[in-house]
This record gives sequence, C-alpha cells and structure tokens, in this order.
Amino acid sequence: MRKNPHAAPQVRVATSDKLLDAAERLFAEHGYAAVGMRALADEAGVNLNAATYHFGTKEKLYIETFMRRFRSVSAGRLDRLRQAEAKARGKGLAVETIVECLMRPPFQAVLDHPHFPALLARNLFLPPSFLRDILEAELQPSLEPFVRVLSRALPHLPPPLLMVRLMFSGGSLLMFAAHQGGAGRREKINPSLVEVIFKELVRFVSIGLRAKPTVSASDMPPLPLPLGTTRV
Amino acid sequence: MRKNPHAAPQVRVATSDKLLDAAERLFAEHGYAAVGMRALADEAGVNLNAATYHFGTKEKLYIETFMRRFRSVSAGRLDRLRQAEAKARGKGLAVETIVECLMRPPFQAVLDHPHFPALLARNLFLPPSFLRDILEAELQPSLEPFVRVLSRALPHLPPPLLMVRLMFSGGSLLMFAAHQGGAGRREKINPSLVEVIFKELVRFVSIGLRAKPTVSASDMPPLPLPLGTTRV
DNA sequence: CACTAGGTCATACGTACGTATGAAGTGGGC
DNA sequence: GCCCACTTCATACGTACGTATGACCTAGTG
Repeated sequence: MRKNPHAAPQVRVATSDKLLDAAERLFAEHGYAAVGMRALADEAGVNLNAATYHFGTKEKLYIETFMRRFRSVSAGRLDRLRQAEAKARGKGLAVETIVECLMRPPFQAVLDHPHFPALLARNLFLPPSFLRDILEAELQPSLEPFVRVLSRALPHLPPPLLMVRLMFSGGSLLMFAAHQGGAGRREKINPSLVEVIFKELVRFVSIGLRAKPTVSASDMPPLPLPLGTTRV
Repeated sequence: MRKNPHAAPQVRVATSDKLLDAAERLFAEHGYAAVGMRALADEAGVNLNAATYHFGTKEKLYIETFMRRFRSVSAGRLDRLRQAEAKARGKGLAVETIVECLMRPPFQAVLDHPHFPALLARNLFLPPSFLRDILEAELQPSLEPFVRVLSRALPHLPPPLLMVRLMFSGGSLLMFAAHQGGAGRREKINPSLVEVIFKELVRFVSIGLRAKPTVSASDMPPLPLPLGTTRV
C-alpha cells in the first residue's frame, strides 16, 4: 500500500523510486562496481533489503536506473522528428532541423537531471558488460530513423562517411554532457549560456555533417552503424 | 628463477611491466573498481603481492597504468606542435595543422595499443576520484599551447567559443577512440580505413572550429578551460 | 475481528576484497 | 663461497561485498 487517501498528501515517495534516485546519484558518480548495496540503501534511506526486494539484483537495479532516463530521451527524439516531418509535409528536412531533433532531448535531460550526464557517458562509452546487449537493442531502432532522414538531406554524402560523422557528432554531445555533468567541484557552465552552447553544438555538428566529402563513396566500404556503445 | 642467463635471451619482461600491461587490459575493460588484485596478478602471471611490492597500492598502479600512455601522448603533441612552428618560421599555423598536431598522437596511440581507447575514455570522461587532480595537473599545461596558437589562427573567434568548440572536438576524437577501443566482439573499423577516418576527423573538427561565430564576444562571458575531466 | 499480501526489518551466510607479514629464492660483487 | 639487496612467495588479517532467510509490520478485505 502506498498512501492513505484521506491523509494529507505530504509527498510520500515509493521506496523503489527512492532507490532509483539514490542509484542514479551514486552510480553516476562512482560507477556500477564501486557502489555497494549498503551505500545505496543508506543514500536512499531505506532498508538494505529493499533493493533486492524491488529489483531482484544489483544489476537489474542498475539497468532500470539508466533505462528510465534513456527511454525518455529516445522517445523525445522520435517525437520531435515525427513532428518536424509532419510540419515539413513531405519536403525534406534541413540538416539543422534533424540535428536539433536528435540533440535537444539529451541536452535537455542533461540540464534537468544533474546526474544524467555522467550516467550517459558511463553507459554509452563504457557500459558494464551486462548492459551492452540491452543498450544496443534499444539504441539501434531509436537512431535508425535519423540516419534515414539524414541520408535524404545529404544525398551526396557516402553513407559510411555519414556514419563516421555521426559518431563524431555524438562525441561532441557526450563531451558537453560529461563536462556539464556531475556534482563535483568543477564549476558548471553558466545556466544562461546553455542555450547558446546548444545552438553552437547544433551548428558545429551540422556544418561538419554538411562538409563536402573528400573521399568518394567507392573509396569507402560500408561501415557498421558506429553509434552504439563501446565494446570493451 | 626463470631462465638460465647463458641461454638465448628470450624476452624477459620485468614483473612491473607485466603488471602494467595486465592492468591496462583489465582496467580498460572493466574499470578500476571492478578489477581485483588477484585478477591482476593472474592476468600478469605474477604473485599476488607483486603489485603491492612494485607500486605500493592498487590506486598507484592504476595511476601509473594510465599515466605512462598519457604522458607519451602529451609529449607527442607538444613535439609535433613545436616542429610545425619551427617549420612555419613565425608565420601563423593553419587550423588544420594545429588540429593534426593535437589529434595525431592520441589517434596513433589508439591504433597502437588496443586497450588505450577504453583507458582514455574511462579516465577523461569518468576518472575515479583519486585520479582527477593528478590528471588535471597534467592536462592543463599540455593543452595551453594549443589554445594559444588556435586563438592566433582564429582571431575572430571569441575565446570562450573556442573553448566550447574545442570541447566538442575532443568529444569527437574520444568517441572514435571509444568506438575503436576494446577487445570486445564489436567489429573494429577496417584498418585500411583509419587514415581516411583520421583525415575526416581533422576535417570535421577544423571546419567546425572555423565556422563563423553566431554570437559576439560580448554575449559570452569567459569560460573555464572546458577540456579537463568530468567532475562527477 | 481474523486473514492475507505486500512491504520492511535485523541478521547471517559465504565469498572476495586490499593489504601486511615474514620466509624463501635470486643473481652480482667481493 | 658468501654476503647482500632485491624480488617473489604462501599465507593470513580484518573488512566489505551481494544475497538469502524468516520474522515483523501494515493496510485492505471478508
């Protein structure tokens, strides 16, 4: 039972949510292996056994911690893209528009959730092994539509080169996230500047994507989609 | 004793080097906290106590593991920059030249040492707390000369904007490294393509750096050097 | 009221951790 | 041949880990 419907509705947070929030803080800061169940329980203010009860194992808690944010970013991206396509009414989308759809949701999440950036960098760059297949399975379909519309917007860019440049673009976003992220003592970027930086990011990436290719398609064999996670 | 001193001098690797190599493999793959001293000793084929004897603590071994690669990359960068400056004989350097000096050494290290990319991504994005100050102290002086020559090459770019774009650029490199890195089952990029990709990286970054700024210097307060490590 | 299911609790299990200790082995210089 | 500093070894210490167990508490339901 969660809450007496007649009592004053003073915020009564479910134990599992307390755990997810605490896990986000600690896992983002220190990584999966460095955080123990006792530290998690203490941070959440719940019993040691609560995590096992609600999530089964530490691994499942970790996965859920990341996935609840990841899913909402993916959904936001596809939403924006669909809206932009509806608005364009069949005409092709501009590169800037596509890049904005791609980058705004994670960028916003970085600003909304102070620990999301580290969580993102941790799991996109160097996920623990048990997360990799799960992540890849979620990542691929959420990116495929963007690759599709981008190759329409950039018909002269050989697809493998598009992939490489998208990889670079993702790195730029992730680097901002990593820099912005965390609760450490490094000064964050002035909040009034983040919109400027976002526009710069979109610009930096769009210009790079649009650069005239120096190699022809025939010089470049197809590449696997290079946007997934590092396989370490 | 392992070997007759009169026998053929089949490679006799020092224990401390065996440990550093094993540590590079394991730490890169799994991270600091996830690797135990026993796993390290086994991987290196040495006694459990060897790491403590040669390095003092696990933390010091980790630091040395990363720093021996990091130092050589930093030195390579400064070497190249100095050579380019000597060659230019006082004339300013082209952005492409500077970017090439900056990116070639880490790029080469990524190709030479299969575990360097993961090590790099791990420690630049999400270093364990005990590494942060050490890393920052080494990073700052090795990057300052590049910032200096870049602001000369891009006099119309407000310095804070240069910083932001350098952050994006570092992300692009790191993303390539992270993707290339690791011994996992993800297929690596075809070796014959890496030079093409490097040229693309330099091009992508140089074009982005050179883009005409959309904000004026006055709209942008100075930013701290945003190239260091994430503070999580 | 008793019963039940969902949730929380203290406690304990076996294992693995990083490090310390001191003995044993090693090769170079005399 | 012997000494010596250096290195390697087996073993053990105390602590922390992830998880399991079963008692207890707390509504909601008849």
